[in-house]
Amino acid sequence: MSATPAHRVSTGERINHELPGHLERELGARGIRLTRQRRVLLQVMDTARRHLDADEILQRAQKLDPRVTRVTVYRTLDLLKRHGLIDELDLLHLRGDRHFYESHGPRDHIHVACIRCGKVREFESELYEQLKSQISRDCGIEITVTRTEVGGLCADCRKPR
Amino acid sequence: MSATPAHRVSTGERINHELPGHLERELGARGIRLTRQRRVLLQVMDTARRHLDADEILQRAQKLDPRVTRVTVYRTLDLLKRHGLIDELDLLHLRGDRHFYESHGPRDHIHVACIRCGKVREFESELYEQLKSQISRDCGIEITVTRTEVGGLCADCRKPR
DNA sequence: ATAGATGCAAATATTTTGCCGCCAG
DNA sequence: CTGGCGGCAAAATATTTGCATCTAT
Repeated sequence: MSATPAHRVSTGERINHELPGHLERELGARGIRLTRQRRVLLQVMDTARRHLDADEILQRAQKLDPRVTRVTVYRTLDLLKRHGLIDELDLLHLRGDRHFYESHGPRDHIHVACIRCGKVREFESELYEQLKSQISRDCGIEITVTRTEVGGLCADCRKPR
Repeated sequence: MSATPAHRVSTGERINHELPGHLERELGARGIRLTRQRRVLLQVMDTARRHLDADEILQRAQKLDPRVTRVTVYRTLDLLKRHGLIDELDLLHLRGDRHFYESHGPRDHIHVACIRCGKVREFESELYEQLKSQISRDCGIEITVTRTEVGGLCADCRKPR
């Protein structure tokens, strides 16, 4: 609920490869009603440079337009999930049961988190793409969503103080 | 299933590679007090052939000894997590916010879940090991825990009925 | 006009905590 | 003996739902 400063440190700063308004266009193209609240939330998700939890999403949305409630945040996140437009993470439960959300980029990335300082870094790899192909082939599954989270001690936290 | 020796596909019924009593010995070796309740819970986790949620663990424990409460389940799971002896999953939130737990085997495996029928199978791959090495090297992180979950439509669910 | 979205409050679901008596070592 | 452990109940956290009202199309 309250923000935890120790975990604000995400160096993620992922570049948003999409043009602005990507999510709004996606939903529009699917004939989904675009309400005032939804536009605000889509904008928040579209411009976020890192994963956010429901509370952070609510706060950012209310800064743009106070007429957005928590319930609508959850309902809209659910809508986006059902359409495969956002990913849901929990970062190895490092910070309790909170879930995080981020707009689904063109390529999957792995979340690499330090279990001590909480810094989260995103990592892309061709090897990951190969692994997914192998899984798809060997398990006979048509993959729609993947999530990889790695925890450990980062270089800084291993350094003797 | 596949004859390729580089990886192995298993169904949900993972074989427990450890000798019975593995967890109990691990904790004992670390000088941790072994109470009646803990012994029961360790046995449940040791003999489970698939990931269980907190409620399933409680039920199995109470079948062995009714004097185990839900609170103790959570506290013991937390203990095992802190000692890195079990893994915690949420299987892509396919089944709500429930968490699942399984005793940590000698080698990581990926959970591959069908988003329609909910079947979960485990998958090991040399490629996965390589990927982890790459992450460790490139991110400068000393990996202690990893989790990969893949969702999609399994072969059966893709078949026209 | 109307199907579908929102807000409010209450309900759920799951996990955690305070406190005290009890037991493993 | 004694410090950690377990049980109970209550709290905390996170998310979902019923229902009346509003709004995008």
